[in-house]
Amino acid sequence: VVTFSTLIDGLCKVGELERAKNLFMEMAKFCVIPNNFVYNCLIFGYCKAGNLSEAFYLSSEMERFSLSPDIFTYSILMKGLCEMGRVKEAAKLFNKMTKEGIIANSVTYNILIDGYCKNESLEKGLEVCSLMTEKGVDPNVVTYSSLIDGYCKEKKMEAAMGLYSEMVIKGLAPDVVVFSALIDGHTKDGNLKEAFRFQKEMKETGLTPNIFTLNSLIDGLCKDGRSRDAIKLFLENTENINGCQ
RNA sequence: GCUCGCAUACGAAUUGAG
Repeated sequence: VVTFSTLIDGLCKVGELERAKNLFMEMAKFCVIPNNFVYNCLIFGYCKAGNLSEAFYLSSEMERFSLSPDIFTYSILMKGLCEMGRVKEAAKLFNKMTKEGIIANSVTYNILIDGYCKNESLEKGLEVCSLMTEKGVDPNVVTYSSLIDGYCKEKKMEAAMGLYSEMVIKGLAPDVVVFSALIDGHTKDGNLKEAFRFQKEMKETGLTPNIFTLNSLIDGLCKDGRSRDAIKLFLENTENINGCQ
């Protein structure tokens, strides 16, 4: 089963759903019984391809092997719904999961929070954040980066900075994603100075600028008519871009 | 038969229109 799921997972991740599904069928010929793992890989593949009906169908089909959706299955389906802008349904699914006695973990909460921030409102995201804290699940770097990015996208930089300080005070180490959200937010807010200050701060914590942070800054410089500075920045950092997608 | 291990889920940028 591990062999099959590794292969199926790989195929799903690169979007080769037909082949993944065929391999899934092949399992029976080898008398290999599918488990949650294999189903989750397939469900992930269909969600990523935007085929939610097939994903949900598979999740219901699991019971033929006396399997039932687990926390991975629910998280994957919730993420799929959020990607389609269907956060309300994701929240319903979250409740269904809880009713079935599955305890949500940080990933599950983070998916909902990110979904709310991107599709509904930051307030809802913050609500879920309080909820998770109440339930004894600690917000982590991903939680914060979703919320911070939410504020940045709305150009509410003071609020974003507030969350940034909050996480630092809590002892959570901001990673390159958090910095990237802040750098991009400040750039798009027209505050390149502050964006560069964060790039500096990021370097000081030992993190390296990557394709995301550099694109934000380069784009900001270009749109500010400072293409020479943009080129300079690019040339100074070519080694940080190598090997990135 | 039991226990354990190996494979699955969350956050950031760039891409004007026809």
